[in-house]
Amino acid sequence: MEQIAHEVILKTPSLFSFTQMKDALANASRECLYRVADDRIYKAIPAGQDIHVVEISEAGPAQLRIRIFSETAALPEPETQSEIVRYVTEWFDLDTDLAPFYAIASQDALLKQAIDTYSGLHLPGIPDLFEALCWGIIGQQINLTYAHTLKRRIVEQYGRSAAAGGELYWAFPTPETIAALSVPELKELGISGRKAEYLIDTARMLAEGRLSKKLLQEAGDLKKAEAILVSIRGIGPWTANYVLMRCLKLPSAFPADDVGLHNAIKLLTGMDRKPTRQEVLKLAEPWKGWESYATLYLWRILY
DNA sequence: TTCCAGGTCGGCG
DNA sequence: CGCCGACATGGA
Repeated sequence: MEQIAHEVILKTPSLFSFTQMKDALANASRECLYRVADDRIYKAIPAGQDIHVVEISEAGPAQLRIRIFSETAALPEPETQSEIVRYVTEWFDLDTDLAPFYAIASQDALLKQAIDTYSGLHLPGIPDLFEALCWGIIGQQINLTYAHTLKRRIVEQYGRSAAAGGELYWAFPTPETIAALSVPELKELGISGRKAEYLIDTARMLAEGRLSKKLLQEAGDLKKAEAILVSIRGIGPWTANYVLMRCLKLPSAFPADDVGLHNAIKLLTGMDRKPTRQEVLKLAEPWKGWESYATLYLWRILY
């Protein structure tokens, strides 16, 4: 990476570990929307009219460095810069103070070990609502490896890319692009017919402005935002809560039906079967207000 | 071969 | 309501 257009330093919160974030991100080795190399993370971020490749690294104590690369050496507009900063802030979850969660988790049999092992891990966000919805829909009922394969095919077929340092970086397709597709076109990638319908319908809702991140933010609370999402065909309670967790950053969002969560509970409790829904809700009672972080740490144990 | 994957829908009792 | 088959594909 030669050409450095601009550099921005962000302050990280007190209980934050760049290494934990990097390791968690690096764990999804089949991920196509960012790349982890050495102690740096690279990603193409849409901002303004363009896709900007950024490099994220640790700048010093409690500091994150963002390097914004440009093919033209021109500095990105201030508005574009702040858009990128906002994106990275959500992606690395820099606005959350984990202290209250750790206070709860240190007293919790299931979480105690995890918060110690992964101390400083924040919830990696998916700032783009369309990407978060699609990733949720794609991941329904198939294994994570295959979900990554399908996402890669969609991204490389219909996404946008930018080159930097001899590498190509991809950003997720726009709702407008997917809204214009037909079901057979998505089926060609290995996506089921029904999921193809869900993806195209969701893309249309976003493209036509019938659904937006703002609409969900202004819903007022978790239950209302969840109700909006669940009313959409293809989005059930799991996907709704997954999206509210990863994109809206609602700490009490809780994908209680998640099979990975169930497997983690089974593993940690030594049960010879997966927990029932009632058992999951019972175990989650002490997590109130921090269910999404509890889920994150339990997932981290598995993956 | 069978079963399970970071589920959801639509039909049926 | 709750239950059940269908959905697409791949890894164990």
